[in-house]
Amino acid sequence: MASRTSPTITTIAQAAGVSIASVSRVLNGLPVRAETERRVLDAADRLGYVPNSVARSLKSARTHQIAFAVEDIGNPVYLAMLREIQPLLKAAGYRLVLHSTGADAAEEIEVLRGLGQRYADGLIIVPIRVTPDHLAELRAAEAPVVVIGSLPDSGLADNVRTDSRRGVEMALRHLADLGRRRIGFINGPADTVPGHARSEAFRSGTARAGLAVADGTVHEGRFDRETGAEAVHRMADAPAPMPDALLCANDLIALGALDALRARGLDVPGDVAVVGMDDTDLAAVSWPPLTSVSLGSAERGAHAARLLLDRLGADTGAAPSAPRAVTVEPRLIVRASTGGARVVDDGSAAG
Amino acid sequence: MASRTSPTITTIAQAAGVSIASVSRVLNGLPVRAETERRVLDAADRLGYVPNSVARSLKSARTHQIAFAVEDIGNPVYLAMLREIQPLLKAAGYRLVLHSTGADAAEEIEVLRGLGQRYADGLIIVPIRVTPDHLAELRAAEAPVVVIGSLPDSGLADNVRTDSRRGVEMALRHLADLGRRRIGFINGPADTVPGHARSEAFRSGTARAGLAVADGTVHEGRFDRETGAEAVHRMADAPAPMPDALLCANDLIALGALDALRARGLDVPGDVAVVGMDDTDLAAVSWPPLTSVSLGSAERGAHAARLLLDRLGADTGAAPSAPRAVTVEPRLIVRASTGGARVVDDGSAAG
DNA sequence: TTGTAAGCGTTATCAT
DNA sequence: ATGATAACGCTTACAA
Repeated sequence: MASRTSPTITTIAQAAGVSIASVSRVLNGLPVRAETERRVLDAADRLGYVPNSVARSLKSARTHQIAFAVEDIGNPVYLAMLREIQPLLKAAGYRLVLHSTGADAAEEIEVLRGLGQRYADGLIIVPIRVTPDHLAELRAAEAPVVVIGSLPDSGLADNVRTDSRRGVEMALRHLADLGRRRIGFINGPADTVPGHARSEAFRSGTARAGLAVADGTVHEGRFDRETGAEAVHRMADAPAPMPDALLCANDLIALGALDALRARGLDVPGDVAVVGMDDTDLAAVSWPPLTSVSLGSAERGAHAARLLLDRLGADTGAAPSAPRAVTVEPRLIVRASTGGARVVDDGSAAG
Repeated sequence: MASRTSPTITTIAQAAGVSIASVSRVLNGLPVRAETERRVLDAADRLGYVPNSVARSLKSARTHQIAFAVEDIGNPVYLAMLREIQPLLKAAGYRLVLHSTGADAAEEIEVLRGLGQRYADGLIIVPIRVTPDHLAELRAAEAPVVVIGSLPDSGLADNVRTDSRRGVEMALRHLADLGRRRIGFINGPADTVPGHARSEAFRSGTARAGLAVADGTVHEGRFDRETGAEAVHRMADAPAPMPDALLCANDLIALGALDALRARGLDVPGDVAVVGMDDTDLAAVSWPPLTSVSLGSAERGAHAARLLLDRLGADTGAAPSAPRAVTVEPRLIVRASTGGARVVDDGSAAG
C-alpha cells in the first residue's frame, strides 16, 4: 500500500499539492499561508515524513555531529570525560561520534585528518602522544578542535589542561606530612603526554621537598594494574629497603600495587602508604580506599565541550577568535590508603 | 595562496584538466588510462583532496555509521559492551554514534525514530524498558536494529539476550552449597527489563531450591550503591534475623551492601555472603573481591555487533532474512565475598 | 505567498 | 576511456 521508500519533500509536495519549496518553508517555520501550512503538515504527518539529515548536512555544511577521540574508552579517565561531554553535546543538538584509537599515534593523526571528510563539525581529542605530525594536522584541521592535554604551542587549538605538577606536589606534601620519607614512584610510559608530565613533576617535586629518591624505587611501565604489581614485587625483592610510600601515576597502577603489597603481607598504610592519580571510581571502591590526586577529568571534559560548542556557535564570518586555554586545578582526595584515621604499626614483618 | 575552501572533485578535475567523472573513476579505482590516473592522483595529492563523506552518503544512501544507544554509558555493563562493539565496527569501516538516553523511555523511542533521519545505517540498542511503543517503533524502524535484552516478540528484530534465570539459579545453588539458607535479595527497579527478569528469577529459583524467603529480606530500589547500603541497614535494623547471604541484582548494589555490612561490623563472608551480578571490573577490585554472576556483557556486545554487521553486509535485494536471536550463557565467578579459600569464623559479634 | 531552478559533492548512466 | 549530465534530498535565491 504505502510506497516502499521513505517520503521526501517531493513526496510530501505531491501529496499536499504544493511545491517542494513550500514544503521546505513549512518545515522550517518560514512564513506561508495558513492553508498551505495545514496541508503540508497534514501530508507530512500522514506519510510519516522525517527529514533526511544527510541531505540537510550536504546543503548546510553542518553535520550536527561532534567527534570525541581517546586512546581507550575503557579507561575510567576518558569515560569520566565522556560522561560530561555527552549530555552537553546532546543538549546543544549534537550527536557524539566516538573514536577509540588504541595506543597507535598514527590513528590519532588519522582522526584529525578525517575531519576533512566533513562527517563532524568539530573534534575533542585527548592525544596520548603529541608528535610534530600531530601539530601539523592540528594546524591544518578542517574543523575546530579542542585538545585535552598539554600542547607545546598554545596557538594551535583550544586547549584544556591540568596542572599535574601541582597535583604531584600535593601528593608529595601529603606523604611528607605523614612522616614518609622514602617515596617510590610507579609511572606509565614516560613517552606519553601524561607519563612525561608526571615523571617531570615527580622529579622536581621530590627535589623541591628535599625528599630522597632511592635507587630502584622509580619504575616505568604501562598505565595498568600489572605494572603496579610488578613494580612492587621488584622493589620488595630488591636488597634496598622498601619505600614507605608509593606514588602511582594512575589509579590502576595503584590498585595493582595494593594487590601486590597485600600478597607480600605488607600493610597499607601501616608499612606503605599508597597514592593514586585520576581519582577514578575505582579509588573509592578498592580496599583500602585509595587516596588519589584528582586531575579533574570530569571538569576537563565539560570545559572541552563548552569550548567547542562556543566556537561552533560563534561561527560568524568574523576572524576566528584566538585559541583559548583552560587549566583545571588538581585536588587531593584523601582516603584510607595513606592512613586516614588509624595508622597501626604492629611491627610485623611478614614476608 | 591556496583556495580558502577545501577541494572537491570539481577542483581536482580543473587542476588535472579532466572531467569530474574521470576524477571519480580514479578515486574509485575504475579503469582509466594510466596518464589520466596519474594526473588526477597528482592533483588530488597536491591539493590535499579528501572525499566528502556527506555527499557520498547522500548518493549512496549509506552513512557508514552505526548508533549504539544505552541508558547510561557510565554504567560498567554498557561500557563492557561498548568496548567490544567499538573495535568490531571500526574494523568493518563504521563509525560509532553514541547515545546515552537517560532513564527516560521516551528518549529510547526518540532514538529508534531518529533512524528515519538516516544518519546511521543501523542501531544497537539496550532498552531499559520495553513498551508497546518500543515494539511499534521497532516494527517501523527505517534501518536494521539489534536489541540487547529480552524481547517479547522475537520476530521484530535481531536480539541478543542472556539467561538471567539460569544466572540467578547458579548463584542460589552456590550459596545453598555453602550452607546458606536465609537468602536476601536486593533488586533494582522491577519495572525495568533487567529488574523484572531478576526478580522473577529470584522468586522461581528460591522456590525450586526450597529456600525460604523471609519477610523483609527482599528489597527493591535502584541499580546503585545507595540502594545496596540502604537495604542492608534496613535489614539490620529490622527485628528479624539478618540473612546469611545476599543476592544483589548488580555489582553496584553489592558494593553498597559491602560498605554497609562493614559499617555494621558484619563479616563478609563470615556473617553474610554477598553475590553481585554483571561481573563488572569493580567486582575484582572491591574488598573482599566480589563473587558475581557474569551475564556476558562483553559477549553480548560482540554478538550484537556481529549480527548487525552481518545484516548490513547481506543487504542484497533478496527478502530480508528472519530476525535471529542469540542467547549468552551466564557464568558464576566465585571470589572471596562468598568465602573462597578461607572462611574464618572467629566468633566475633561486633555490632 | 508561491513555484522554478540552482546548487551542495558525489556516483553512475548515458553517449561519444 | 572519457565527458556531459542526471540524480541523491534538501535549502534558498530569484521570479512570478
